[in-house]
Amino acid sequence: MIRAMIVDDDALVRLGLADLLDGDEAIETVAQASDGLRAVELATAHRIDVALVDVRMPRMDGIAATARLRALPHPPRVITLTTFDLDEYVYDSLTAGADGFLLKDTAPSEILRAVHLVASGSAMLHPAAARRLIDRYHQAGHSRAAAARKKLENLTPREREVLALLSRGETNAEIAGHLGMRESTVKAHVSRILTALEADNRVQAALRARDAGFTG
Amino acid sequence: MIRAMIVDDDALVRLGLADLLDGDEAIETVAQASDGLRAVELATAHRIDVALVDVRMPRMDGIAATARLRALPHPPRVITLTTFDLDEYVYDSLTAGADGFLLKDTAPSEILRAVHLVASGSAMLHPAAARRLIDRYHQAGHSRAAAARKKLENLTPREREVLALLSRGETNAEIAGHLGMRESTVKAHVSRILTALEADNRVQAALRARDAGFTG
DNA sequence: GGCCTCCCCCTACGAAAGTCGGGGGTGCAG
DNA sequence: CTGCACCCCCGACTTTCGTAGGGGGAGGCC
Repeated sequence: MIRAMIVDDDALVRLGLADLLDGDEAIETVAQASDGLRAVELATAHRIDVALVDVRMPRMDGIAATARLRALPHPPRVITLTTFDLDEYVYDSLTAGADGFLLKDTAPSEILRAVHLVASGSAMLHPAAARRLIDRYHQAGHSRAAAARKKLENLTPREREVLALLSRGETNAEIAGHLGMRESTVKAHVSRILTALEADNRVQAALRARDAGFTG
Repeated sequence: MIRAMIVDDDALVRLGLADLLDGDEAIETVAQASDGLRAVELATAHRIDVALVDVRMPRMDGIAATARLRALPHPPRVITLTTFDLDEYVYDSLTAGADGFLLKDTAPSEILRAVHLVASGSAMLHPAAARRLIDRYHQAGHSRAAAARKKLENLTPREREVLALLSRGETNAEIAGHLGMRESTVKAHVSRILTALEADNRVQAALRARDAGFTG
């Protein structure tokens, strides 16, 4: 049984959604709120699995509400709903921690499907939102990533440890302290790392490491 | 009219997909290929709007085929299809330039919908793929971005120029050359940048700048 | 054993980076 | 016009980086 909460300032929308959700045997609407603040209160009191949250609301909008909901001890999954303004809200919504992003013109059956999917750990994006996210993915420089990853492969374990700290902006002396070696040794490691990554200096090495998604 | 191409090494799957697509009045199957190499040939000869591409194929797999197709003069949109191995292929597929990523167990109606959506410039992701992409989005450090951006606001124009080059891994001497100033001046700028960004050294400054999406 | 290879650690020295203090220009409020 | 607040620029000094070169240990292979 999926415990759902509906958050929307429009009473009619709430009614419609509640009707829709309760038509599904596996979903139970356990709470409704007309603004974000109330939603957070309700979520702390009841156990909520999935929250359907409108973006535009008084007092606290859906973005802020999503962030607050996701910060709770047992955070509910969140699907944000909006009428039109896709461009503005997709990234904010995802950054806040939403697992779904739909437009209100989405077919009722799709909304039900989204609730189920999100409850089970998947995600559901409106096609236009998916488009934006993919564009962002390309922007973030993943062409370089693949090339950089290969170079990271043939680093020794010790060199990886050094690179991990280096790519967090630590100095050689700090790295030496953390890894229990002399600074001069760190320098030698860094020097080999630079050769391996074809970087001219530590700044480029740090950037390459990050591009490759290297965390340590 | 959407001109579609089907690429799959399994003749039965091709037959099924062709049947499905031709059931839609707005879609026309103009080409079929059993491997990536042949698909690229066909795409250069015919104008293709949307290609449905299987991932696992002999001679040239779907990933490579996608990259080649997207590199053509009038690249078709690409939807990649796979049976199971989601984890492996999502990122590779998107990096290659796919606009859609579906599993073969997807409902036929969903596949048709995907073709329409992708043809019109949107994207279609399998829920599990959407999940992965969203996770990646969070990984990429968008929480820190907001905080860093504020600090970038109160940099002077000249400092921004210096930071732009600095965050590409250039040395002070190189920056001085590009901006027509003495190295000592660059150092002074960098020093103020470090203070403004609350960074201890240039590596951290470069990373902060990148986190904030600062390009110059 | 002897040999080769790889990894880790180190010293020493020239080359960068970063700090400090200051000159000179502009614009604006008192 | 004087003082103040920026901004851009610079040279001298200290600290940190990066390279070159070498010692020593662990494991594979004859």
